[in-house]
Amino acid sequence: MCLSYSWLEWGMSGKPKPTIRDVARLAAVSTATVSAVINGTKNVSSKREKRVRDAMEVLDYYADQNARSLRTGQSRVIGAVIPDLTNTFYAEVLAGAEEAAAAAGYSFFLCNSNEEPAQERRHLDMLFSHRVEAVLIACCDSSTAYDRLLRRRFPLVFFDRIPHGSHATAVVTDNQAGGYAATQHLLKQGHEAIAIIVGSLDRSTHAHRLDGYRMAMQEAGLPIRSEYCGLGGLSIETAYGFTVDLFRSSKPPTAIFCSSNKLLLGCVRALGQLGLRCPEDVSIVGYDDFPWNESFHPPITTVAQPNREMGRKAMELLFHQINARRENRAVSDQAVMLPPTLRVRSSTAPVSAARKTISKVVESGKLV
Amino acid sequence: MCLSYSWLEWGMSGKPKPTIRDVARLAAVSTATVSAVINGTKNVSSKREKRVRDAMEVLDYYADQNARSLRTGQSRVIGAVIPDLTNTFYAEVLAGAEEAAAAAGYSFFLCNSNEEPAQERRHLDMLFSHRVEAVLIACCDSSTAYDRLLRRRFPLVFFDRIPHGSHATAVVTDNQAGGYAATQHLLKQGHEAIAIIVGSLDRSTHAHRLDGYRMAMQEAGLPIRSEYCGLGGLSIETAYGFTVDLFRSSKPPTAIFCSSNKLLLGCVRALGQLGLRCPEDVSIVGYDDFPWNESFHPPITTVAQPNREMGRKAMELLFHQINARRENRAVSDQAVMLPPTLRVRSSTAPVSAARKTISKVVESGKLV
DNA sequence: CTGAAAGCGCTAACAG
DNA sequence: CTGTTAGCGCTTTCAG
Repeated sequence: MCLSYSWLEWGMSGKPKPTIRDVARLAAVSTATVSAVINGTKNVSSKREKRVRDAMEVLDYYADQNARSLRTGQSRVIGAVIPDLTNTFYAEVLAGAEEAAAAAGYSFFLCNSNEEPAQERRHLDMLFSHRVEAVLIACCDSSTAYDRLLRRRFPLVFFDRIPHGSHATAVVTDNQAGGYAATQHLLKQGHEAIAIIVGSLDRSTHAHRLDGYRMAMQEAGLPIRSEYCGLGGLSIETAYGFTVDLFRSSKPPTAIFCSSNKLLLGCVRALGQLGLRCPEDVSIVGYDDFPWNESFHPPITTVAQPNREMGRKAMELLFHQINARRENRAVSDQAVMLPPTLRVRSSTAPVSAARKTISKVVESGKLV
Repeated sequence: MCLSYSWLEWGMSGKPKPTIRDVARLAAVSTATVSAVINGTKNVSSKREKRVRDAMEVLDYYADQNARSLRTGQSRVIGAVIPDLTNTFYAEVLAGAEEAAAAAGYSFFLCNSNEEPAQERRHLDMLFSHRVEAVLIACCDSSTAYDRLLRRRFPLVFFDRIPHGSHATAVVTDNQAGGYAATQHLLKQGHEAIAIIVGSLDRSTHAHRLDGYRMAMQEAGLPIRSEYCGLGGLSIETAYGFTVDLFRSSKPPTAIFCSSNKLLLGCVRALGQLGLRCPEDVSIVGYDDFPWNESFHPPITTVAQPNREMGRKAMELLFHQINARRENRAVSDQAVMLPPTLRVRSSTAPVSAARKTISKVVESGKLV
């Protein structure tokens, strides 16, 4: 393979980038012919086509996408707005989407909203300024700010998080089913004192996981104790603090369901420092399956989301919308729900009869 | 805050995007005046300026960056090529870079090369087609393919990985120092049988970490046993396999240095399954500090890289080059080396006298 | 201080 | 089949 990268030489002083006219001149044809060769839009005699291709090769010509975009109104670019790139979940969804987009000749404009609505807004403006053809977004603003979008035809799909009460096109995992499966698994092993650590309920994802937990508990005829619900924080630290409190209370749980990967990290960290053994002292279920979950000791039972699949599916919906718009067709909104998978590992085990009645309390002072 | 997003309505059939002429017409000025207001390039009387701003507001006008880019030759876009987005290390570097770029009004074109040189090449072509002003890259092709770039003036900075034997502008961590610090730390605790799990030596990063290990061992007058060097794989599975083999050999190590986050995951997973305790049976040092390292039990002593800092620094160098090019100045290449930090946690402990001579062997059959 | 007009590189009618 | 030409939306001289 010959890696020339000679276009980089254009950066040198003096040598300007070759344009379609340079190619046309060298090939002794018109610019229209060159364009036709590039885009395959018209029949060109093979002799001239070869001349054109040779000229492009010699000059190392790359069509200017911006000029093309200006002319055609199609940029072949998709904007992505993510609340936190360093959360592996989003990185994986994006990787899946990128793959699908690349296959269709599309590229990604990436924006990190950092969970700040103001930044999200700025980024959306910027994306639009660059005339992206569509937007893929995991929104951080759950208000009704997006309502207007829903009635419009700008190609846009939400993923992971859906703005509150909207019927936009979106692809999410069935978070309620996930929460239900996790809780159900614990119940089947005889656990009754099951705590849940759940992030902010502003996030549709977390709210639904809590719903699933509730549903399973209610079906089992068990009460939902508010002391067992760790609400209102998305950080490792919050989960850590809540877990510590849990085991200093008069009746600690025998199992904990952590509804996101970050929360799991905080919970596990606390368990380690409290000197509690898993699954002997407490069973754990996590959410979002990443490589390290399997490297913990013991490996963590986890509700896995189909991350990359989510990205691919989102792109599919996006292309659907893009095409519809191009043909000026209306396209009905659809919410795709992907099923989560419970991966059972060794962090969950049946409760012993003894533990069931007298759960493990850690004295206030103790922090290994 | 009023979130209107009304530009999305332009997606509707019929209503075209407002252009600078629409604004000019509504404000009853010329397009040149509107442009001057937008860019602040000329003095405009405040009365007319207000008229223009109002018109922009009313029409919800967003300047077309592509048209602007075509005209000015400056796209305000930077291309990023990453070998694996789902590796948190790259995600964090990128997050740092994105932050710096956003502050300067630049956006990111993101590409995942997936460790494939061919894809990398395609992505670079694509980026150029879109007329990015600069490229930030962690290359997957360590051949001399980039040599030509080095003598050119296209703004480009390598990060993390440097192409073999090049003197390009780059920002990396001092991987040799990192490897040295990790090994040194283990030596100080009395370890002598220290194994290293290191990825492919094609990667400058891993090669340098191995160098550091070697240097520390030699300084301590200890032999470098090839059975203790797990070379040639970047995956979790490879590290897992190598670790298992290590403890089935006649003389297992008392400490292991894992030279990347993925390798650590594989190693720790094996340890758990072999039923080995850390740090009693074996001490562990990892590379790349991520939240989960601290959640392991015990928390893992790790060489931390300044990830976000690396991204910021890379952007700084990039802007330096962009400005130089704009002014047609030459700019000398510089390789910035960031210092790593050893974060000591509980996965490393002094070797007991007994273990030092008779290290723990796991029988062939045993896999918990 | 303001506006008319040229043209960035490309595509798509439209004529030959 | 091929070439001429008119813009896409914007910035930027250059005259007023």
